[in-house]
Amino acid sequence: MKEYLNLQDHLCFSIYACSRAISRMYRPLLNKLGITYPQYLVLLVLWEKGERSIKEIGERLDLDSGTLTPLLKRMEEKQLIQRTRLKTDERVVKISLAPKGEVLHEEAACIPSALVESSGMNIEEIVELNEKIKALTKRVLSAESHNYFTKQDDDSIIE
Amino acid sequence: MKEYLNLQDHLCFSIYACSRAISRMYRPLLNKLGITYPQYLVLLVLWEKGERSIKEIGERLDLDSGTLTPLLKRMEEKQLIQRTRLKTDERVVKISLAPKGEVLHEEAACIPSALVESSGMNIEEIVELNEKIKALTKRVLSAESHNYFTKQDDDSIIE
DNA sequence: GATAATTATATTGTGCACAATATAAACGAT
DNA sequence: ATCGTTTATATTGTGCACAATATAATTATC
Repeated sequence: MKEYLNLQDHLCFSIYACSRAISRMYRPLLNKLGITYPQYLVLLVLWEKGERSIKEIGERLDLDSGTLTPLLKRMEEKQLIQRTRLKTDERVVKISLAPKGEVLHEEAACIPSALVESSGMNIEEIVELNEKIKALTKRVLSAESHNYFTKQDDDSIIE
Repeated sequence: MKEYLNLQDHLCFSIYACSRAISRMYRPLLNKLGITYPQYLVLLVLWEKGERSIKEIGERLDLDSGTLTPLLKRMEEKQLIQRTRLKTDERVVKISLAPKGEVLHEEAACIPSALVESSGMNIEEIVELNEKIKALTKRVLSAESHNYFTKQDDDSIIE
């Protein structure tokens, strides 16, 4: 078992660097549409099904309200979405696609292929890598909730 | 070729979500050491070789000065590193490990194993995944510099 | 049906990321 | 030596992420 790992041997760093690289590759494409990468993800969720609560969007993207609330307000200012508080439960804010947000669906259709092309991988390889990363994420998230290594004096300070 | 991809089929999202999940899993461990994940990465670089210029750190982590300058100042305030402007070339700021930063090397030794454990993968699988992701990053970065899809009206506005 | 507990969103504050720009030092060619 | 170019860092401004907390509405319990 190696003690002193090189930076490049750290899986955490590879994934962190890869995520930023993809985001940077997408940026010029998304700039043309006037949106950022997290905003694009929100649109992906809304394109699946035109209406979602903020909570549902957060669960889907694993983002909390501190991130989503201002992001969605910026998207409303750009008239991509509408924010409406539910009459039946006034705690819930319903996010729905505005016409401009619908239109972007067509214009953004080419975006996923940008990664496919530049990845130099075929669809089978991409699907396989995707499955591996999703499995890793799932395990990491459950390890996080177990708080494996931090039973002693971390979160438990609160008590 | 599928037109309408589900969010979970997007490799970009899987990697983005995985990166944040790992960062969140590390957070309680890093909190104990009083550092953040990007600060941990800077320390990994310095632990390899005690001294680096900001430029070298930036090249290693693929982060620019707008990110590193304030981050390194926070690390200096915490007495983890020292910042010294070179006498021989006063443009260059040399970053070196302070005693507190050296000490953390021991305390942080368990961190990489946290991901290994929670990943549920063996070393061979991790190395293989790591290589695939590094290869993807490399290709994405070179695609980005070619500006594949954006020859017309994006960056070329500058001209 | 008042009160406690839960739920959904919002707010605040800190720390990245990164584009765009500024500044200042070093270097190169004349 | 001087001027233009390059190089290294810093600054500014915007937009995430996320912890911690607040607020307000709903639901559950008695």
